[in-house]
Amino acid sequence: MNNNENKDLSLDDHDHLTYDAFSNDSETSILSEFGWNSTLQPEVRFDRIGKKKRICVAGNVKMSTDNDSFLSSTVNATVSSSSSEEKLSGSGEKPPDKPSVKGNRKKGEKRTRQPRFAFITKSDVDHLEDGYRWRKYGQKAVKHSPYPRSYYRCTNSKCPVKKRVERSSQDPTTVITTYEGQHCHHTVSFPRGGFFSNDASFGAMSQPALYVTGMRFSTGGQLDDVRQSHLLQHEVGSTQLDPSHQFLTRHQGLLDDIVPTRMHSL
DNA sequence: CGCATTTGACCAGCGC
DNA sequence: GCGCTGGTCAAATGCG
Repeated sequence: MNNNENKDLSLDDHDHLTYDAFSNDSETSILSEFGWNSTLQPEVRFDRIGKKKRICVAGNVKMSTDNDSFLSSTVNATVSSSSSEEKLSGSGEKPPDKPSVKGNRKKGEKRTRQPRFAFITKSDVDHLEDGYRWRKYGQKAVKHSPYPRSYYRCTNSKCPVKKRVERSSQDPTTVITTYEGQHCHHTVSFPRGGFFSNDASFGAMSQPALYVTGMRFSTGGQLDDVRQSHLLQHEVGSTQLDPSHQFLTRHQGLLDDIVPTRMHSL
């Protein structure tokens, strides 16, 4: 870890978080702020790590490189208080009694956000294999970006997890994957046959890959596609976090290329 | 045939 | 209230 000078953590209010720089010294307090158990030992294996980047994350995610020209993207992470669990858990399959309102959301009911975290990945491949099966359910053009944003849902009908995949408009080689929610199932399946338990099979995998606490990232054997992976996660107003989040914070020292500098409330 | 993807339409939230 | 944008639905289509 090479960036220890700024490591204060403060919660402005329930929904806003501000801190400077991950560090080994501060990780415990950060974790405890979010209710994480810092004694966990998540599995992690990294084959290669790319060059240094500076990444900023906040209630909205903002990311950039050292020269601040690499990437500047925002991910909406507003937190509200109504029942997204209901909505999400029921949306994997078509609900039997379809209401008139789309999205299985009652009228007047606010849209809510599950815990979200964003992975910033240098890759030619949009949809990296992460060990789960995903079904694409939408694609939208993104304002100020020539690249569309794709929406995926976990194919497990009971699993509420969704993810968005988009490319940075400023650096087309950069893929921003935003996960929302937590998988409710332990077994990880691969597309089109076969599955493995997410803690037993890593050693047997032959393809170069990134492993992040049960999530496997590969691009069909092309390690170069993923070697410059930059991970950052943010969480606002919740203690329910994906294990990857724990990884990110706990193993900052392993990720010498990741230099998150500041988390802002916006 | 079953499942995944594409894509236009619809809806909610937000800013003005 | 209106328009814009993000997010989702669902029918059509494609593919193995």
